[in-house]
Amino acid sequence: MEPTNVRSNIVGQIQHMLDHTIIKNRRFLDDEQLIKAEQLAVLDEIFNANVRNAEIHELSSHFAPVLRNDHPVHLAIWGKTGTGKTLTMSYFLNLLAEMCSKKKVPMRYEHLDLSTPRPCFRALNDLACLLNASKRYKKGISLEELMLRIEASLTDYNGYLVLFIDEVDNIKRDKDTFMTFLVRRLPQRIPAKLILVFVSNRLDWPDNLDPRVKSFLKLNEVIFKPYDAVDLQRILSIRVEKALRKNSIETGVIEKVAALSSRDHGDARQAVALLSRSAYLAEKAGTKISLELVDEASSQIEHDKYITMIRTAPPQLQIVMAAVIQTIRKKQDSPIDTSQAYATYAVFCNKTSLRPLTRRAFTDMINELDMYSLLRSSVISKGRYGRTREIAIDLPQELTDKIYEGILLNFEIRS
DNA sequence: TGTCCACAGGAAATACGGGGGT
DNA sequence: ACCCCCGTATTTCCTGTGGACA
Repeated sequence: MEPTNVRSNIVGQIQHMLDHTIIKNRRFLDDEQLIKAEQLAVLDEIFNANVRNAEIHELSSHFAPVLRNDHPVHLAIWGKTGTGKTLTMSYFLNLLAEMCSKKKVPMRYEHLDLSTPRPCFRALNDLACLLNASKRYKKGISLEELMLRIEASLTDYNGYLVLFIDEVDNIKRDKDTFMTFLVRRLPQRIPAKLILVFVSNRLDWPDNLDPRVKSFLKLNEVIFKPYDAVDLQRILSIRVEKALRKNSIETGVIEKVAALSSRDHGDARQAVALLSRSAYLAEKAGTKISLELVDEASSQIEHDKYITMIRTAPPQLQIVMAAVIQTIRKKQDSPIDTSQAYATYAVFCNKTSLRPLTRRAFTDMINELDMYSLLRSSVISKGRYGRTREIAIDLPQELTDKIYEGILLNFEIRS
């Protein structure tokens, strides 16, 4: 091909892409990429659209005493992931801080983010870092020392101090030590008026707490319900406006994304992810975002979920899954029972130099896979020929193949 | 109706492993 | 560096069970 032809070809292609581009600003489809100011701007719009009104109202009335120089009790916030607990709270605290500074009420808040599990020591250390009380330690410093440093850094401050403890249930060990410190010890040792805000996604969170702490802890509760379709529509519209070109979506797409998302999780982040994937597909195809593309994107996301689930699962689980798939294939897609699956599993273990687990443990893993809906199993009785678990897979063939190949690759097994 | 298959799945024992205390 | 402790994973042991078959 002539060089000039190549050039004009490429130019043409790029022009075509530009003409048909769907995404105006990709960053608004992914929260991770937004800088703080942009996040706040998006939040402003979201809350202006009356989403989370009820919750914000509750928060306001809870914190109102601060502006009257009164001391509100602590606060617990419950809600599933993606219901905007963290966002709403940060947004609210920001506002509150502004109001306080206008009214000359000394107020300070810190956001302790425990989004990944960590022991008490790490949590205290993180808190100390937030308060500039200490640097990050791996070890070599006692809990007591950390607590003293935290207290020391706060001796001069006597305004309001809001500690926003995100995802409390991620404290793995010595939760009680941590809680006792925050709830009983800290308030007595520092002059500041302490208000603790705990966020958790489990309703039963305080139940396995030291009863002494529990009785001492006076809590107000706010519950975040999952977003409904209407909320999601508002949230999505804002994203669409910021991220996509005009006329790049067909009517009903937002409604569909919202409906799908509210039906199975009510998680705003996942809803935006679905929108984002649809936009990506549309751009690749050079069309508008259509209802069909949303379906396509939805099933892709679903597939990805299964794939990553099995990828990140413990090795034994993966082997079990592979064994089940292979056994079913051998039997021409007819359901199989535990013993057949276990036999293949044992063979697989030999190939990978993993020690095979007992049948007892094996059935537990089958159950687990069932829970993840990677397979379906149910107990059946064959009368005089005993009882067993009937195992079948009802995922799309193509997905099963992908999972199978993935696992083999992971263990470098040649089929 | 009773028997008995072949496994399910509960409970308790035991092995394992990572982290804190000394 | 060493040991101990504790939570979790796995094993061991065991009882239970739906229904085909005689």
